[in-house]
Amino acid sequence: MIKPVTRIAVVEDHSFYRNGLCMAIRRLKFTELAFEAANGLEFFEKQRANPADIALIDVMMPVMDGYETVKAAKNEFPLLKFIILTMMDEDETITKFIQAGVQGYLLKNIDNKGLETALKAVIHGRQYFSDELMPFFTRTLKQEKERPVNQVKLTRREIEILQLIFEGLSTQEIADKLFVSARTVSNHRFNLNNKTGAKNTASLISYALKNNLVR
Amino acid sequence: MIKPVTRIAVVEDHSFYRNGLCMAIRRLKFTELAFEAANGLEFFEKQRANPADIALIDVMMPVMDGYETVKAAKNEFPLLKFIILTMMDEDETITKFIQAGVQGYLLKNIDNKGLETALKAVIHGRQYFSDELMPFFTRTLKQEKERPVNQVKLTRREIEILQLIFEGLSTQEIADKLFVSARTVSNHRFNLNNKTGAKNTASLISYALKNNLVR
DNA sequence: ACAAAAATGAGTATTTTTACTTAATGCGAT
DNA sequence: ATCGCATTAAGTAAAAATACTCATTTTTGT
Repeated sequence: MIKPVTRIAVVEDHSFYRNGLCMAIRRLKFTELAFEAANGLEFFEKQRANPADIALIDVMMPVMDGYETVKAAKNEFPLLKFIILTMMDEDETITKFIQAGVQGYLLKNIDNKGLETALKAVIHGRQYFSDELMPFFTRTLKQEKERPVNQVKLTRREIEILQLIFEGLSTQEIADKLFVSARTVSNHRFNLNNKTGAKNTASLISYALKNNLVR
Repeated sequence: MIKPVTRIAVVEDHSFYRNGLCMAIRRLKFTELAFEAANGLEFFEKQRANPADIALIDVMMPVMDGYETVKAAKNEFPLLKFIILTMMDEDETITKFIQAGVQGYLLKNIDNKGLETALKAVIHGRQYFSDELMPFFTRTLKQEKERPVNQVKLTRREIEILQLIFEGLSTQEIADKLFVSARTVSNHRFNLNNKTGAKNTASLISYALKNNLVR
């Protein structure tokens, strides 16, 4: 009986890290190294010539970064599976990659054992995510839930005033700028706080930022 | 005549990167690998037992990071030379390391050739810095001059309070949360506005966002 | 251990924001 | 033409923020 061997591609720009990773893959019994690439473009060339089953891909790379690579590769190689390597710095990118349908997300400080576990999981059709990433998941999911609760509609004038508040103008300064009385602006502010549930300038601005009402 | 061989220590927490780096050093004719360590503490143990001539040290490590390690090691091993490995993210840290008297500063994306050049330079008593770091040097030096004007440094407590302001808490609420008097918080706020040039909560928050002090 | 920086807190005064209610005017849609 | 919403505006008050100065205690960095 022939033992099935999974072909792995390593896409990583740091040559020493890439070498170490390749070495580890060569040592594993159930995998073989399909090829290595220093960026997304190189990956595409080599994947066309000599396809891998799983691609280990670094997030940050020059020329063509991890996300671009995954998105493009998903089209051209629908059966290819992806394991992302990250430095943990990047925060909301996790969501992007998950939405892009990657099978794994690893921190770059994993060792041989961790890599083996992750590869086995993905080979068996499961997903694998580093434990350290859990806080990020829960944080992101919490934010998702909180959003649809409020979602009020602000008028054009209110948004205009909101923008000026964000820019640091006081009620009086806004009034002068818009040629209306300070009382008017004051009322708009009251209504803004009312609608958004904010109870002071800071929370109003936080709301505005979360909902992309100002920039 | 005996050929002199320089003993290199590799201090790096990412095991794959560490392995790749060690492999490269083993391959060089004029060096040998003294030992490898995953963090500063491990480095000290092994350096005492089996001293190296040059230490390749990662900036970001758990337990004891690059800077702490270099500072402590300078005392205990005055003849030891240091080459720092960085991801380029960290900006003003460069200054710290240079002031600490390191002999080299490399980007982690260097290859075998670059490593060889750097090691040879340091072995011959010179310093070596990746070309890509030049913009950082010039920028940093420029900022040194500009800093006293604006560009202020906020204390930990100030940033903590800034974060809570951003989250919409009032002075009193912050005081309650931090178990200090409202007067204290009020003073921190005054100092925050003072340092940042903000004249109200809104402009303070704008400043904080522009400078990534809150999220 | 020592100096420097940070954190804490009070005094005092002024300005701004927040929290409502009421209401006139204008403008667009049915 | 009129209903509804947006915009404008004023009244009244309380709460909070801002603008300093000065002093004491802790925490640091070396």
